[in-house]
Amino acid sequence: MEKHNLIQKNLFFGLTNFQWQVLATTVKIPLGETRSYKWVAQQIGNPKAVRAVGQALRRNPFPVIIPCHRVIKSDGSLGGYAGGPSKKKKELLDLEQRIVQGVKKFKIKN
DNA sequence: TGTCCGCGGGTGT
DNA sequence: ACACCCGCGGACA
Repeated sequence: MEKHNLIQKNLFFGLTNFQWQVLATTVKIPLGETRSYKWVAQQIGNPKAVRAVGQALRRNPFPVIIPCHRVIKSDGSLGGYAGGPSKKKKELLDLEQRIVQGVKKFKIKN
């Protein structure tokens, strides 16, 4: 896309409004939890745009910062993962589970 | 399980 | 304007 078009369409970091909505929703998913593509679509008020959500996450320009691996299918299976084989996606989710357990275990009383 | 179809947004032409 | 691609969802067998 041309530079002047980016300016005209108000694209921040070259991302569309829709993509920002998806990323902004995804980044709020708590550590150790998951949500479905459908859930994300509903959050941004576009419940039928589930496939578009997947496309947006696939092109997530901020890996690690935006936890796209926490978004899975509504039937509980993993769905795709752009950061490598979907095995990696599961490993990340397992890791986060253990982190949460660790945080609970060693929580400091205040 | 597997298959099939509808779906909305992004991209290229 | 058009065609095509998708990290999906739901229905049905």
